[in-house]
Amino acid sequence: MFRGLQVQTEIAAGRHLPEPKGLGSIVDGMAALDQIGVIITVKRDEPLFFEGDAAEFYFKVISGAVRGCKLLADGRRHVGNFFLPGDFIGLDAAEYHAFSAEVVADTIMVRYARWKVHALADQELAIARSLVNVMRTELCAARNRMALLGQMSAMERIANFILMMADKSGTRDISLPMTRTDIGDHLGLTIETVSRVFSRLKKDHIIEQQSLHHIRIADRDALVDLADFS
Amino acid sequence: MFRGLQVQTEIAAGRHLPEPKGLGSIVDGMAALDQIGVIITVKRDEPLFFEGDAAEFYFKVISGAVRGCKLLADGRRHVGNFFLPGDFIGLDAAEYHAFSAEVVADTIMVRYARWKVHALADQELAIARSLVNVMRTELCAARNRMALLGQMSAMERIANFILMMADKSGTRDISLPMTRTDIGDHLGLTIETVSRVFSRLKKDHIIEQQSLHHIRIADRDALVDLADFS
DNA sequence: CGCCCATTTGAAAATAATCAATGGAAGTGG
DNA sequence: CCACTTCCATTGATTATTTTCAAATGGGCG
Repeated sequence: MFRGLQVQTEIAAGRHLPEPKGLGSIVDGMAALDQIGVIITVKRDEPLFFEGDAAEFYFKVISGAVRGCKLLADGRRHVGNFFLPGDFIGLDAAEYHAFSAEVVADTIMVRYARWKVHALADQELAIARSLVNVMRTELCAARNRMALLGQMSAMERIANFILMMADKSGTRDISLPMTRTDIGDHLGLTIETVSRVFSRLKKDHIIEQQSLHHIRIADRDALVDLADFS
Repeated sequence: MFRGLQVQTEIAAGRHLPEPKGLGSIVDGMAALDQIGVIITVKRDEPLFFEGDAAEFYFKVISGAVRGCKLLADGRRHVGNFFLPGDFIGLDAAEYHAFSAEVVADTIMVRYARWKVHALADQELAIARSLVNVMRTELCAARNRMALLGQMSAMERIANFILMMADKSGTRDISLPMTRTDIGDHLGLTIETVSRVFSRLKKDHIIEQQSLHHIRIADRDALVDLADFS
């Protein structure tokens, strides 16, 4: 069943795309996909789909942010991914979604019917290859995050997280649309630990905090030192 | 460069496959792949390839075990996967391998030249689909392991690990060819913690230990309780 | 302006890591 | 074949990091 998306707005796709910067660069040769996508907008905290739902659609984020969550039996939550502009959602799903997806901040997306994507991929080798490449990239990111979760201290995890967000945004001014709880559930830390580490980084003048959801990297070298990643 | 594999033995593939039980069931429609594979045997602790190596080959484990490792700058190690009979190695690689692979115990594998696999996949839709499905499965497993590494206690991690190994082996007698260090680096725990948890499980009669690398699940229900996974 | 909720900060507790020593199995060489 | 060496695993004591519990602060939104 396709629950969620109750408040979304659908707009015919292909025309009037808000011209998101750098979108095409992330996945080349995907222009044909635009023809079969529908633009939707989803409000903060709305679910896109739930773990175990039949996977009917794929999504691509244009603006905003989405979190991919898994719940443990006793209620603990793990945020596997933050999907940011340019990211695809759900490509790894077989028949059912392996995680639930919720919108972190008001988000504009393209929604693709699965069967249309598959038909297109069967027809055009370039599309199929691009999709495989997106999966490859995700797998690679997943492996890095496993090493982070398995081996790194709280400070190292957050330093890496900030650097990763900076890479995605392309500037040293970073928007963090998600809550501290989201970040904690993503990095395997409690909200308090996340807060303490951020405070420490501010005290050491490694980051500056403009507002709750907007920080700036003041000393990138120091941050890279803290991040340690090979 | 293709380092490693110094001690391997190559045997013409396709014929005389040791008929590994249940292999075909893992990936269907892959029979055509056998035609382009070469059987190799690799000894304990030999490297298959290193992180950053050009990805020239894919591998499929027939018997034995391989570990996929990532190294952090300061030498800490993370074992992302144990590849067991039936598992493919390196499918997620783009141009270069994202992790290094070392043989845990004497292992028989099939080695496929990348370009041959790609050519075959471009030609036969069924092959391409199978490869994508293998990647999907891996991505799904990676997400589960992230949740494990991010949220679970030492006991929960090891309970899940044992159950996962039991699922793969299909019996409640489980062979653990890897060392405690390998298990620790896989689960984000130290060797001492791994050892203590195993001892605890033995004391509580949840597992029995035949030998260092061979355990048996005595009380599966208790183990599932401890594992908690949703 | 004031309430509410997320965040921050502090103190205590718990889990796992580290340090250290012992035990035991596998492999080597005489 | 046995003794010796080496590596790996186990166990114990201590330490450190992070979590948990608790309270206060502050920003955003009605």
